[in-house]
Amino acid sequence: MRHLCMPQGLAADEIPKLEALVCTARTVKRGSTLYRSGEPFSNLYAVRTGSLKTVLTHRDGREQVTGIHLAGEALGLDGIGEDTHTCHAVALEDSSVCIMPYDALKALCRESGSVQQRLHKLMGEQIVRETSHMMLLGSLNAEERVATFLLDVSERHAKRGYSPSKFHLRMTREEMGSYLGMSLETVSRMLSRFQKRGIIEMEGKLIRIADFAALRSM
Amino acid sequence: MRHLCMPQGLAADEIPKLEALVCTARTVKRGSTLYRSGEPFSNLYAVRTGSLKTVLTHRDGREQVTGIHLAGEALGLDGIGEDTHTCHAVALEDSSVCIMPYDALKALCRESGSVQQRLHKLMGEQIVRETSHMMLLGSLNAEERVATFLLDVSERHAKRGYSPSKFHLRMTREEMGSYLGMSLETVSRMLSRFQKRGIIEMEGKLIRIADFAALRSM
DNA sequence: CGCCCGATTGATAACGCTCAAGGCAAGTGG
DNA sequence: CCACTTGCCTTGAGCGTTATCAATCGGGCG
Repeated sequence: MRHLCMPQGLAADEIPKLEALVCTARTVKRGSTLYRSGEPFSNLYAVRTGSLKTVLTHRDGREQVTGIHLAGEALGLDGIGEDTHTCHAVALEDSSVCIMPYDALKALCRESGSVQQRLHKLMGEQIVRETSHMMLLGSLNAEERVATFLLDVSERHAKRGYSPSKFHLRMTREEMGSYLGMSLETVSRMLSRFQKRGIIEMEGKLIRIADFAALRSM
Repeated sequence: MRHLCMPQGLAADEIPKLEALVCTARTVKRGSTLYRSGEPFSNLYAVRTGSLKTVLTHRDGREQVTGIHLAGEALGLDGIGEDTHTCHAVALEDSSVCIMPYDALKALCRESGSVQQRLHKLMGEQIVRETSHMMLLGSLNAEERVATFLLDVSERHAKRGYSPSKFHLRMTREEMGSYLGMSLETVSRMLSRFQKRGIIEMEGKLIRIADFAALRSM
């Protein structure tokens, strides 16, 4: 369990308490939903293996991918605000998640300052991630968005001990486009452009970053 | 103090504890900053009077307004994730805020479940607000963005007991544009268009919404 | 084998940005 | 008190980035 998001920064004697809490797990098949918008909120999740997207649906039916959640990352925080999930969580590949009942977690927070600290940190990090994504959507052009996205995914892979330079994008171009606020065609064009310039190598969804500096300088 | 964001949902006997905590206040003059990106995080704030914006600065200098905070709303949650503020908070008009030391608030959370609940709710609401703003930035066109923004401000005014149909936008067109991911000229054009259609009346920053249904149907 | 989904690439068009000019209101200094 | 400056807003013209539409291709799966 030490590879997961929750225990970081906890004292050794608190980890067992947390383990007792998160003992349950669940698998989510590619394309199926972990939870839906409107469902009552009762659990937080930690992605154990695989990856999921969160999707917000506008009343007219338009959909926007609001988050990508890789192994080791948290999921479900969207439900805390209104006791109801406000978006769907859909698996990008066959995945498994740890279930953390929110009420139990809250109770544990009152016993343990470091659990409390950890939960606050998770929420705070989500807030920061989202504001920087707002900056991406509001201020960057298509090329900069795709470059930023590749670097972001790379960094998150590295944090979990995987190669930062070679990884599988589990989503479609359309999902990437939705997340980045652009059409799937523009995503494809930007990736092709990067490949033509020798910045990345690409084979379908498999990406190898050849020139980090070039991506960073955009 | 009952008009503020923090006490909502607390038991009567807990409000005094909270009051002891948030006794200090601070004024922020129009254009001056309450906190800056990079500063160590130690306080949350509740806007008492006036309004502030939060601004994220890209390394190349580009700025994006990531939030507008009206009277009664919370401020400063961006610092929780990394113990450091990640954006600037700047007053849109002469304003005053309550200061809530975060460490003391954390301690109070461990004593009182309802204070804990309240703090979680504030963070959760911020997360939900931000995802729906991501949807706005990623999927709506200029007209829809401005319409959505007007309705949002209207609703937040209403929640505090002010008129939902007539209010002062304290920010410049440029700040609105930055928040909505568009140029100040486009903001101006959209407002003019709404006025021409009789949907709003406008006199500089003073807005009167004449036709809510028209705004909502965009 | 054929079908369908996803990706790529091109052509065209539109939405919104940039640049520019002008106006209005408030503040400043002579 | 008036000329001048300054900041903000509005409006127009032209252009560029990116969306849309369309055709083609390849791979996976029934």
